[in-house]
Amino acid sequence: MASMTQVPDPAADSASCAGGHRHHAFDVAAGLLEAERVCTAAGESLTPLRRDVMELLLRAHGPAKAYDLLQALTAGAAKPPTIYRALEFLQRMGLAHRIESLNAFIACGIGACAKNAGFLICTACGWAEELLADPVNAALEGAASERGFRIAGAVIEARGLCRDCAPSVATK
Amino acid sequence: MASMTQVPDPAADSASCAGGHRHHAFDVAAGLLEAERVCTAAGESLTPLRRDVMELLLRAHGPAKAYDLLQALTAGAAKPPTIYRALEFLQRMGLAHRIESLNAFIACGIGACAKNAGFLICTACGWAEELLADPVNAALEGAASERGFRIAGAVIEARGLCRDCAPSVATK
DNA sequence: CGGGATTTGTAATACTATAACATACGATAT
DNA sequence: ATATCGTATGTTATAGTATTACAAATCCCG
Repeated sequence: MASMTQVPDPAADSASCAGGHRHHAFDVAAGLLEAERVCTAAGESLTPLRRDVMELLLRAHGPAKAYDLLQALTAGAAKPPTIYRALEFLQRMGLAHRIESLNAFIACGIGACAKNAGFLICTACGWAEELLADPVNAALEGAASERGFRIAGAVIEARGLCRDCAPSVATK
Repeated sequence: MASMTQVPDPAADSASCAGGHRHHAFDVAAGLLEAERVCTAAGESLTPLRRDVMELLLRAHGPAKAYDLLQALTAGAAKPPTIYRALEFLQRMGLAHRIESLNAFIACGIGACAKNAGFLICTACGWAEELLADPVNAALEGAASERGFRIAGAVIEARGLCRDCAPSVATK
């Protein structure tokens, strides 16, 4: 059986959807333009491979697993390092994030945020909404500084039910 | 070569340490007593196997990897499900936590906290200090409720330098 | 064109985790 | 005591995630 994550087949566009996830989506065209812009500004190049991976992330209806992305690239001919290298590059550019608690990756929903994002991960529909987690980071900084700890980065991932899914799951 | 995580050999006590981590440690005896108490209160039993795993976590000088714990149990004769089951039990009891960004496990430093903890993970010494992350959770709740999201649980993990390590790493 | 840096391809392997089923153990009811 | 049931542990196999190491191709610049 196929994996749970929704990596689109190459022909699909963002309006249609094979799974039950009609709600959330990225703007693929805008995301790719932004990606080009960010890479150019950083003096790096968005190669065809990297662009393809970025596009898969943008078309995905939620966090995507590395091996699913790999499978979607040229019908699975690519090897693991291919996808991990592309993902690492996109993360370095702030164009994608890794979600630790899912072992999955998602396009940046904010527009190449270089800094600590947070995610609200819906356990019903699988979508992960990105937060520019400034208040959360501030609280974390406060707790850290009390202990003399200097934060370099943080993982902030909440799981629960999104606005659309809460009604259908909690019947009461 | 051996793994990076510090799982003690059975003879070591909490005062001695093979690695460079002299600073942080759990109180092993107190932790085991607390574990007994919590399990009894929950109507569950801290079997010898679970107790051994708890003890390994308490003796570890930082987050421990599942396969290292496995190796440390009866000199490596145990199979993976053994350790994952024990860890799952300990997590269910609030006696241990999983650190997602490290794929590692650590004894609860607060005393069987059932709820969302946060961690400050030092990238120099490997220690992970546990926070009862109430202000952080409050900030997260605030951001979530703005979006109609109901949080069931959260992963909060900061990495950086602890008080003891910051001076030795940042020379400037 | 030469040469160095970057990117991609490929093979092999390491690391992390779970499924599925078998066996053993412990409490309780008869 | 023993039948039985639930819980815990043992065991085999496999699934899923990620990295190392090296080779080949490509690109840019002089």
